Amino acid sequence: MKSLRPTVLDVAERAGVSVGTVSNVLNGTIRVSERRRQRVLLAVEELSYTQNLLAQGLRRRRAPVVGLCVPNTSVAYFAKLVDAFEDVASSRGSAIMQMLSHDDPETELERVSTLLNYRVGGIVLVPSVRPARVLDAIAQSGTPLVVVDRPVAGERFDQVTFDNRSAMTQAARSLIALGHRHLLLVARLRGLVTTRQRMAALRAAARSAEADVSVTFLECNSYEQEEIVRRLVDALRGPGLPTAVIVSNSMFAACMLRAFETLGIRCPDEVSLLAFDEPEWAGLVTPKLSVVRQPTLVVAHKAWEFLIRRMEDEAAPVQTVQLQAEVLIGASVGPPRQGEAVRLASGGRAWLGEVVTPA
Amino acid sequence: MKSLRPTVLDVAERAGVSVGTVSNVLNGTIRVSERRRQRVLLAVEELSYTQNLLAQGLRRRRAPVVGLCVPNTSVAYFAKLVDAFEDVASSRGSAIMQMLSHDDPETELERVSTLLNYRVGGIVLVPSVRPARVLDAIAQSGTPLVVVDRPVAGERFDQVTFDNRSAMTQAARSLIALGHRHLLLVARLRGLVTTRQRMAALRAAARSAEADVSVTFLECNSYEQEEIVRRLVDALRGPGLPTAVIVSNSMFAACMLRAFETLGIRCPDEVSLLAFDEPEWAGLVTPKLSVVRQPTLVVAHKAWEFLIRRMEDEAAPVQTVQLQAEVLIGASVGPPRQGEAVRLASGGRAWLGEVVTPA
DNA sequence: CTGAAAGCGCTTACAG
DNA sequence: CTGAAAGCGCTTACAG
Repeated sequence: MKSLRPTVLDVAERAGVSVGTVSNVLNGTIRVSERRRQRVLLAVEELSYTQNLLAQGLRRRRAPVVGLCVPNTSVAYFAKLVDAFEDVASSRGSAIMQMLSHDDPETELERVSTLLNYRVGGIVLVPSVRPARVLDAIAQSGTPLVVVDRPVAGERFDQVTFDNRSAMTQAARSLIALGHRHLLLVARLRGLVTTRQRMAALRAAARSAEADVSVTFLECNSYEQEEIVRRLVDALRGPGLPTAVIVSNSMFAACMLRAFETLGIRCPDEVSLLAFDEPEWAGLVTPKLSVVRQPTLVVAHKAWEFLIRRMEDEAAPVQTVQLQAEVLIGASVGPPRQGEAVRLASGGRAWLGEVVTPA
Repeated sequence: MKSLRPTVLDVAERAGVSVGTVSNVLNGTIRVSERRRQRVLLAVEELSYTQNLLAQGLRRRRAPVVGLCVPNTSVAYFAKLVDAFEDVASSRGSAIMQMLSHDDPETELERVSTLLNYRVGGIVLVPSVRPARVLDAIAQSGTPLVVVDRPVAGERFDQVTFDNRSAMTQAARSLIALGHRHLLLVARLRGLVTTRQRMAALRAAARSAEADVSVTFLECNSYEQEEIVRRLVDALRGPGLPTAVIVSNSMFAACMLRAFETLGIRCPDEVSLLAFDEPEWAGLVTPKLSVVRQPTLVVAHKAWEFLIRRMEDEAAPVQTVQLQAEVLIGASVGPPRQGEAVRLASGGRAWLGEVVTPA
């Protein structure tokens, strides 16, 4: 029950070798004669010695930990990502230090700085809206970084992202093909790269459609469910009800369903719903939610692979990959009611509206 | 852009003081004259110096990090717990290192050992089924520990738990009062303390009921949704369909709904459903899920409070608190169909059955 | 109040 | 292949 833990010195003494030899055996840095090797291993066993990772990290100038910083874990997609990453990292013997940025650049900078002060060996980051400073800080520290999900400009970092354009194009075409002419996109932040990409793809799809298609955008920057529902209800109350709504994450999907309920809007009879992000409850609600499924596990593995490569070789060429997401149309998407669609579509040619609820 | 970070030495030199003084200013250990203090602060600013937490931790023999180990984050409750804890910890300037045990004692021991090797300042643990070894390891290391959610025997550790008995008693009484006479409890592990507590309370409620009430227990040790659904379907197919089902977490709740759907069982007309744990989709499904809500935020704060206290004073008296959960009966619970209930209840006096699906 | 010095537990050139 | 020694960047008694 003695609480002073054994050190390399104790092991060395017991094994009758030098501390350097102990270290070499433990880390496999240099070949050690089998005889001594066994003696060291035995001593380690007998003393139940474990390395002090703090000391090791200090000496090596890099801790065997990887830092992970995501906006939050209330959104299903990020939660899954964190889980997947935790798994791959710890199966590789690496600890992970997790931070949440809450999508606030200040908080993000602060959290990542902590990571940096721990001299983590690498960082996986889902950047916030304005990641310039945090990216600079990481770059300056020379810490390997993999940017995930939200691409950042330039060729400075390894990135694993999704092909949001292609996913949105596919989704929009499906909706338009079904007869939808009034599409609404709801996202938390218009400034986000992913939002922009999706918006652009949606507009393009609308423009290239045979018929006139209107696209409206609604920004709703909140994490508070009740507030989101309230704002969605307000937005749906106005004139020009969309025939189909696309939301950017699982939380909005949940809130949108509640907004429908509040207003007595039937889905998909009156309005269709499709969500980027696949919540676990997608198959439980009636109608089943249509989703854009992102391959979380692949992301985690790719990010890990990139990070390892980068840690091995700082100068390796920049690695990027853009993964394909899968559009799964479920019961929450159906053809629009004929009368409704016609009435609203009579407005003329493609209208690219933009509605922003007051902050 | 120089990547060699400044050290206390650089700061000391620039400020024209000793490194000890720099340290004292930064940590507020000892009073430093205002003049020198300002000079140090200025130098820190100019060099944009940040402490190396690895070195600090090594020297202090304790890193300013707290370790967190939970079974997983697929269960809504644990996910919320992790989130809440991340928030309180980082708002207090402490980093958190997160590990998942997957409820496997081996994995748990391994993950916690890593935490210990980092010399974390404290650990918050939701223990696995057989936590004896991991608890010993933590105790021996002298690391402050707070046990959360699942109580462990003895008075060795600080604990923040729920009053599972009282919650279950309340839930069972509600169901029985509605006329339910055949109750099924589904949990992942029968060996878990929380499962035992709930089971005991359920049995007690059944025994003390006016009428004959049967209680059946189903263990389903899996994390794989499809597999869970399959086994629930099998269990529901047999004779003696329960009139009400209580499940132990959100994943089971989701799977149970799918099992109902598969079998064409209407809820709550044919079978009522109530879940310990409150998934975010509880209000989205039809019928709305009845839940036992656990005060996650309070847990996180209590755990933090206990941990801080323990870190300050190892010898402080053991702190424990048992929080009350809230039973929220929603539309998924209703009176049983009269005929059915009578038919099944005719079997005689209280039957405390136990069904275990094969692993 | 301040500085010089020891030491936290490891790894890694450097000789041999 | 092996050992003795320096040093990673801090904090903390210890003198003054």
